[in-house]
Amino acid sequence: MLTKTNARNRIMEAAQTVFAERGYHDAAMDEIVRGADVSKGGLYFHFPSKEKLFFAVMDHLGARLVERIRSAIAKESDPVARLEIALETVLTTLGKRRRLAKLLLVQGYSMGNAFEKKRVAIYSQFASLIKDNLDLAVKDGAAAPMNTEVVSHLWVGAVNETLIRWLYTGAPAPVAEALPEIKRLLLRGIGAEPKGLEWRKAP
Amino acid sequence: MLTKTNARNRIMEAAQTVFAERGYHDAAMDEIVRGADVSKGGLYFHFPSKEKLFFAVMDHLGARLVERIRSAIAKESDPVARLEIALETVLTTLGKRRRLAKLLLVQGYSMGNAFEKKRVAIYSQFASLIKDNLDLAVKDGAAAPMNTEVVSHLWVGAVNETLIRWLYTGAPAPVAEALPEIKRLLLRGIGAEPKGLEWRKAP
DNA sequence: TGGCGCATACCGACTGGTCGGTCGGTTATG
DNA sequence: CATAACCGACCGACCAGTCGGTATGCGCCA
Repeated sequence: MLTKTNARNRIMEAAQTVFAERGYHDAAMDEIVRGADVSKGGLYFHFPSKEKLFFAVMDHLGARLVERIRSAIAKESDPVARLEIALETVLTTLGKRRRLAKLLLVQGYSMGNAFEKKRVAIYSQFASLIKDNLDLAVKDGAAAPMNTEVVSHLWVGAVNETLIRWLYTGAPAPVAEALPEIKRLLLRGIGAEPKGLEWRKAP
Repeated sequence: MLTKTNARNRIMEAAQTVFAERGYHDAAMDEIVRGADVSKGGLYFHFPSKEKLFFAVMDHLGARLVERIRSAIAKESDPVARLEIALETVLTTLGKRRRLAKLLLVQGYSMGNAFEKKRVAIYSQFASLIKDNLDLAVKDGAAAPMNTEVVSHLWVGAVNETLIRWLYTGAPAPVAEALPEIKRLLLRGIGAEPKGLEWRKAP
């Protein structure tokens, strides 16, 4: 069972690269075949269709990122601190890996309407991770009461847009440079005043 | 010059529909041809390529939405009020037109990497509209000092994600239901305390 | 031990269908 | 009668997926 594993992995890796560079539609199976050093038949032995292969790659990478976040926030118990760490982890991790970021955030759309479900599934993972900690923060009285369902998606959207802007324009470089501002907006937004922000002019 | 205009418009309209439903890639020129009741040659007389046609549609719709926002906020002079109105306008306008929303927010990506520039161009318009008013709010002392460049994109991202979630899952229904929460997060986030939010537990 | 059967893993030429774009021609208009 | 506007059959490139094959290894029985 060594050969099998090797070929599968080679395929996944090559697929990752090609999908990230070209996007789902413009990625040709033949190119993945070349990159993985397998035959067309070999590839189709392991994955029944282009779509399934793409989903396998997305699931794999999505799960890895979620796992990374989970283990990063596990060190903290304060929900607000956890939220900060989650933001940091996403920004720095994806900020270091353009290819991965592009694949995860953008390239799937070119699949067409079949992508909807997968997109929802992946983004929900991140949103609910945020939501859980927002709920805790609210319960603790560390954050204002709010609709955490909606707010968690606002957080995800804010980070998402920051990363996409960076992917497309290169600014801010590095992306993580935007972190303080992101934290400020989002934390203050939920009523969890970050320290050292007494700015309002005296009357 | 009446026929020309008519055909052009029919093409643009049909293209809008087809692109919105199928996405850039899965939209077939022949289908647009059918929908516009022109011939293939007629279409290519007015638009030199699929890409150009798509961009024309995007530009048209993007400009219309921007215009709508501009005229909506023109009635107000207070920058914070303007920001609120901008949020409202986008949410309610796109919330009423799934098709338009899908086209503007999602369907372009299937074009592949050529879409990057257009996406940047369109989103920048919205971001800079926000940015201008954030700058004013800061100058007025109505908002905390901040990197308005970054923050404006966070705003855009938050709204964007809310709309995409709605497009893909149907929640919240209607989208505009999320407005109060969005305003609360974003306004409080920039230090422009909305009224009636004294929530923090007394010590 | 060696030969047989069978499954897993892999190969790559080929096919079937799609679709953007073209081009030689026709009609309307001023 | 010149030019703009329009027609639609056709072309060629592309590509996911197929299919008839080969190679390898493993269990099993004589």
